[in-house]
Amino acid sequence: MELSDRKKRILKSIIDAYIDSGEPVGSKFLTSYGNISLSPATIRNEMSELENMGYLDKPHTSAGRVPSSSAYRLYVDELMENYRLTMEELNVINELMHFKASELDKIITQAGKVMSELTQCVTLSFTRENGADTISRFDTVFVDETSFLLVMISGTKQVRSEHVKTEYYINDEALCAIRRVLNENLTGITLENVTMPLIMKMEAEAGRLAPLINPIIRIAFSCFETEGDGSVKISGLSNLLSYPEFSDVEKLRSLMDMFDKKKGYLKNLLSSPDPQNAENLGLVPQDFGSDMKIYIGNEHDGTAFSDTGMVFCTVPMGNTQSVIGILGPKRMDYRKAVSALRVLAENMEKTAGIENNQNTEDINEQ
Amino acid sequence: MELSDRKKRILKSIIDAYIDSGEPVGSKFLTSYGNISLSPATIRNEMSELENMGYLDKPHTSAGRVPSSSAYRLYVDELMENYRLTMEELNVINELMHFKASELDKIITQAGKVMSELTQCVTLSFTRENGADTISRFDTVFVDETSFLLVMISGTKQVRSEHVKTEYYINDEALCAIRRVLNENLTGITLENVTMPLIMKMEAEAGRLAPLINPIIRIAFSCFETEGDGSVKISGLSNLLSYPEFSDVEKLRSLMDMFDKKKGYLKNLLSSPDPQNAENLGLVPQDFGSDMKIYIGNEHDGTAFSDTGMVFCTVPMGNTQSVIGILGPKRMDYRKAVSALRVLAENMEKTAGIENNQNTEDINEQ
DNA sequence: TTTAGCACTTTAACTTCACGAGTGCTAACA
DNA sequence: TGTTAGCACTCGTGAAGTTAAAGTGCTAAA
Repeated sequence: MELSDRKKRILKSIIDAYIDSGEPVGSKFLTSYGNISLSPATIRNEMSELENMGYLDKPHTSAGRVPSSSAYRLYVDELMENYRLTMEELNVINELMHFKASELDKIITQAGKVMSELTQCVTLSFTRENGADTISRFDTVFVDETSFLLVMISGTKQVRSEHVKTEYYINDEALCAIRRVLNENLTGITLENVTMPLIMKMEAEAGRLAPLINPIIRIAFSCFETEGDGSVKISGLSNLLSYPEFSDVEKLRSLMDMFDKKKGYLKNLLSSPDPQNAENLGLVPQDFGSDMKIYIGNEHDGTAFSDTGMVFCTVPMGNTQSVIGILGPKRMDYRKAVSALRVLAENMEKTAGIENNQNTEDINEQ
Repeated sequence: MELSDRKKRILKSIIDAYIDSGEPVGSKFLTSYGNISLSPATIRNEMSELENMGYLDKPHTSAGRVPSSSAYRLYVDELMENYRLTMEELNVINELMHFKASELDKIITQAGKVMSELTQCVTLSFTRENGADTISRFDTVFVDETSFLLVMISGTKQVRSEHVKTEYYINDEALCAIRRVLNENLTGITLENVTMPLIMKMEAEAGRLAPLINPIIRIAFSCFETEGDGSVKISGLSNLLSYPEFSDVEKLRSLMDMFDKKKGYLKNLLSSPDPQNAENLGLVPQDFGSDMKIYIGNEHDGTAFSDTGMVFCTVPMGNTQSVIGILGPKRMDYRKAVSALRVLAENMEKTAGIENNQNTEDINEQ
């Protein structure tokens, strides 16, 4: 059965009101809320039908109605209006762009903070690893007699460096030798191709510094490896406490446990386009525009996410991709989250191309 | 008035019991708890006096007694026994030491996780900045035609590097020129001494690449700057939810707000030996052994920490210092926290001296 | 098709009440 | 003089009962 226009309008009003208040919405309240000019009785009839169709739930007989998951899905798909960010809100995002960080990671972290502040939800963010990447060039910088900086440049022009300290006497000549050994043997290959014979060959070539080869190999490949759980950044957790739906400590705990101990899951969720990952966590994925996805928790499974909604999008920046997700109660303000993320993503893509440019601009201004 | 031995024994038993259960302790319960063989009536008399002396509080007439802040202070100072970590617990810490991380930061993060798991509290950790440090040497590594790696070595042999991307054409010669300009003008000085004339001099020397000077200066000095709020790592937040004292969402929120938004305070608290910082946050500092400090919340001020206790210590590692703190309810198990931290600190100091040594050992084993 | 009216349901908030836990005091005891 | 038993008193907790408010569904009228 198709939803009549009027039903849609009523449903939308209910959801809007519920997002505002978090309380079940009654028929009488609706008459004075949206642009609906019908009597409570008529609205009750419509609500009753909407309930039969699975869009509304009743906590109990004499409470108002609460939107079901499918209602939210319909809402984000077609009912939801565009949220116009206020100038103030736009400014907050724009300021972020002037954040003088050359490091991607810092920008993402900061972006997470801004988004959580703006939407009063939790933000999850992380920078996607690009999978198999090989090292295309090694370089070294002398620091002192017992340590040096090992610089690695990957095939995709990622640069990593690591301060290596040793017990051995280091000089320019030694560094040069190490560099040569590394560049001749380790460039363009993955960790799987580092065989014992190769290691022994390198050690032979390294002469006096042979004992350094093994640790260097470990360092080199671990640098480009996934950074483990630590890479999912979370901010604004305390925002959740304002929502009455999280005043139940148990619910909160299951969510926080997820954040604390199971970041791996989150990472999968954020990084994989495979909706199966979402469903395993009790979320129903919903494509939304180009890079935007909305997941809405499934009520009747006991997972941590069953009462939450989540909007996230990927932000391509230079040659890496970041994912930023906004997680809140199921009745979170999807409109605002979507708009904020969209503005953020556009801004970041724009500035990503020119990176340190804002600095050069600064110069011109002076 | 001096505390008699018996009073101390009774007080200790009360605190122990309260740490166990979180419930007010009654006189009758005590007879069967510690090694006290007195009648409830006698204990009541003693308790009554302890209350007059300010060591015990009564939530209301017919509840048991609850230790006051000064009781906790006395407890950690002289009543508390040593907690012997079980073999299992020791193993967890030892395993941590084999964590093959060349980065200090990762070890600290991991240590925080282990500590929070062990004590079922929150751990705060961060690596202390060494204040005013100047750059003693610049180096550069060519990456591609429009970017290079800027390497900075500080007076205290800290190494930082930053990938600088530009719009200008870069080659070895240009890099060499930049390096020279930087080394000749910026080594050994602090940001305050970077004057406009100096900048203009450098720009003149840099010729074609003059526009790069300004951004590079920013990058260079921000690299050694404090890393902002991000540097305080927090783990095990969800542990707090198990304690009934935090089932009140408001208390939780004030704490989490602190973690979320006011990491600066925390950092001050952790990094400064100045007790004033603690008192501003409603904590009463208490020196405890060499590098160990215990702060106990002050009941009657409304700060976030009024219901918490905190044990923390500094761990010197190589040429930096880290601080790890364990924060829990005021009735947290101080014994265990102190022991765990002590073992951790000892282990870390031990391994800090040899840094990458475990790697070299690995080689020898193969 | 819409609306007004009304009976019905259910929860939240408030009272009352009895119970249990723990105290403080007094008097007896060693 | 220090310790203990006994007892009255206090206070919070939980159960049970009651009321008020909010919202629904249904029926009948407009």
